[in-house]
Amino acid sequence: MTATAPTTSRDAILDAAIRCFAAKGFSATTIKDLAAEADVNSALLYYYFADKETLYRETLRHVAQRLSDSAGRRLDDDVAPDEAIRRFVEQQAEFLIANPHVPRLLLREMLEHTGRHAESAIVSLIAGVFTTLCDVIRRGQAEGLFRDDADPKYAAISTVSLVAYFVIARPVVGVALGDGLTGPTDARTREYGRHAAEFALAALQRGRRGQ
Amino acid sequence: MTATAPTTSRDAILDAAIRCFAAKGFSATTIKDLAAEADVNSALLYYYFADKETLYRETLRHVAQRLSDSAGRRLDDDVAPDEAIRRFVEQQAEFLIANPHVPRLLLREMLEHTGRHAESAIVSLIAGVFTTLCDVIRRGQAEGLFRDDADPKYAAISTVSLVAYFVIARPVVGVALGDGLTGPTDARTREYGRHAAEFALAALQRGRRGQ
DNA sequence: GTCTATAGGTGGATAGAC
DNA sequence: GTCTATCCACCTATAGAC
Repeated sequence: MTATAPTTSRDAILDAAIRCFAAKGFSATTIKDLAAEADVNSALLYYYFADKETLYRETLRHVAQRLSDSAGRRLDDDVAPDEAIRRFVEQQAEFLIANPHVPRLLLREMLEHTGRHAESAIVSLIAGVFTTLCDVIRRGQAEGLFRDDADPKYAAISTVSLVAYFVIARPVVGVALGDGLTGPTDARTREYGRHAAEFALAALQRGRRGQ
Repeated sequence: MTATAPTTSRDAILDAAIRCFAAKGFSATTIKDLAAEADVNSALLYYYFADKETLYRETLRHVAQRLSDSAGRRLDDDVAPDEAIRRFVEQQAEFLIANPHVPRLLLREMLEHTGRHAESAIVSLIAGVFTTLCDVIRRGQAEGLFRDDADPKYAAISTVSLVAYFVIARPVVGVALGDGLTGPTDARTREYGRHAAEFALAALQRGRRGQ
């Protein structure tokens, strides 16, 4: 979600770049697409950015910043591990609803990773989220709250995957849920977020109440 | 995995197309890339396929066939629901190890789905897997084996997501597990598959044995 | 900072010989 | 069926006026 209308041309370009690169990918997006979307002259892009590649990287950095700001706030409170997990999963859903272009952009970057542009900073950033989540799970195991027969790293990946896949596979999920090819509504994503939090906790917790 | 060396030029082209489109996507892959990868003359592609777009769709159909062959065999045995879930998740991992290009290709197609080529047959195919899985979960609930406070559809999505995300986010997962940017090894993917099966079952089952 | 014009390169696609 | 040669459109990037 672009909170405010961009003030400078540079911001307008970066903003357009998020939308275009997320929607069409790097190669399918032309300089003229970007200029039109940002409503500026196409030569102006070369005034602000060295070339298309540089603009792309700049866009990624921009988005990564937003992501890490949001992720950082999530887990470092010292709430109980189970509550921390619940919050993490639900806020994951909220973030992805509020920033619909981000998952597409990051996903494209991951797919491209074998190729040219390989912004490993992004990858490390996301991997960092896992580490934090891992620690929460370990804490839960130490406190006897979570079962300890699961590898905390694998459990962390599984926990993140629930919501991540939901937004990644939008069209498929939309069809599966009867919302059509355009994908699930925000309300449904939120509802799924709550389900996912419970699903993760049920998997993690040691001998729960019978349903 | 390409089982045998392709005999005809047409097969060689289709085979190269799977690799190239999976690695670089539709627009970044050039006709000359494809010809080089298939080791044929670039004009020959237009003898076998009307244009690049057609070749792309043909490639998708080809891959979808493989996928549906494999998916179809999985769930229609009448084993117990918990065993069916376990098998499904583990075979999901095996399929993705054996066909490393398939997830990338399908994922790209989903990303592109808002755009031009929209091969909704693929989407329906995958959505069909959900339906089958849903039925298994419903059966488990009816038999009192699974908790019935979870929506079967959401539970099916969550179950699929565990392994799907793992292969989608290869570089991130690789870094998180200490295997580096090239992603997890096959052995680790298999190990994760076993973890994921247990994770899903733990989430689904009603009041399990304490750890 | 913004615009016009254009150079230079590449990619998709075809014609036509063999 | 396969290859050579080539056309045309379009895309990135720059030069230079304002």
